[in-house]
Amino acid sequence: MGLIDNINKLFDHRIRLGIMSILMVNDDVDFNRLKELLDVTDGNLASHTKTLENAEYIKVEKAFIGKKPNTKYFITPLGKQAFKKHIDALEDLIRNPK
Amino acid sequence: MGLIDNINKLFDHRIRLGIMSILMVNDDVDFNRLKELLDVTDGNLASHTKTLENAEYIKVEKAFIGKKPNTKYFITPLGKQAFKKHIDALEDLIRNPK
DNA sequence: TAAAGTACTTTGAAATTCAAAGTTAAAATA
DNA sequence: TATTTTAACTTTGAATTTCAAAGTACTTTA
Repeated sequence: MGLIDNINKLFDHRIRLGIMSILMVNDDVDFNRLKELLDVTDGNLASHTKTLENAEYIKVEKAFIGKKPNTKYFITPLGKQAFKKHIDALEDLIRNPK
Repeated sequence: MGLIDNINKLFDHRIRLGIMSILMVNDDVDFNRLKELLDVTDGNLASHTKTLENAEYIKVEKAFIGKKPNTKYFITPLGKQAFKKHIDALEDLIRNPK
């Protein structure tokens, strides 16, 4: 087993890592806030959230706020667990790579 | 400026992150040791080390140990600096993503 | 002499990433 | 009422990246 086996390939990308980091500390974050925080295009953000949704690491909830459509993202328990494991693997790798 | 702008794309891959982590704490590491630690194929390792070499984040030194050819990799000052910056950006992102 | 080790390079296919343009539907504005 | 804007995508296609497998060249060991 290699040193990097516990590093999650899905989190091996800065945009998805950013999404997860944000959702770890915020109960919910909407599409436009994510877009603004990460400074990405609509399509790019949508495709990365889709990837995380497919893995069931995040969940989406659509609603109207007043009369405006609003899409909120949440982290799932599975996502939280996977992310923690990834961070542990990162720390381990960086701290003790031998 | 987005939250992830200081994350280095070159380190956004587990194998290159692994190589850098290893070279941060070891003065030099040879090809086969890297291969073993990371559990990757020859070609794959060679191409990732080449990517890091092209960025001048690592240096290579070829020699013979006894009669066997041996290739050692070192991290450069530039690589050390870039890696530290990346780790700081990672920590920042994970710790305070808002 | 044959097999194995070292450190690649090359090749090509598959997967991934990205921006740009298109879409849908509702809301605000003129 | 017609047009524009906003929100949140989906689609498309090109570019880039990744990876394994095969090939290379030279050396050493059995």
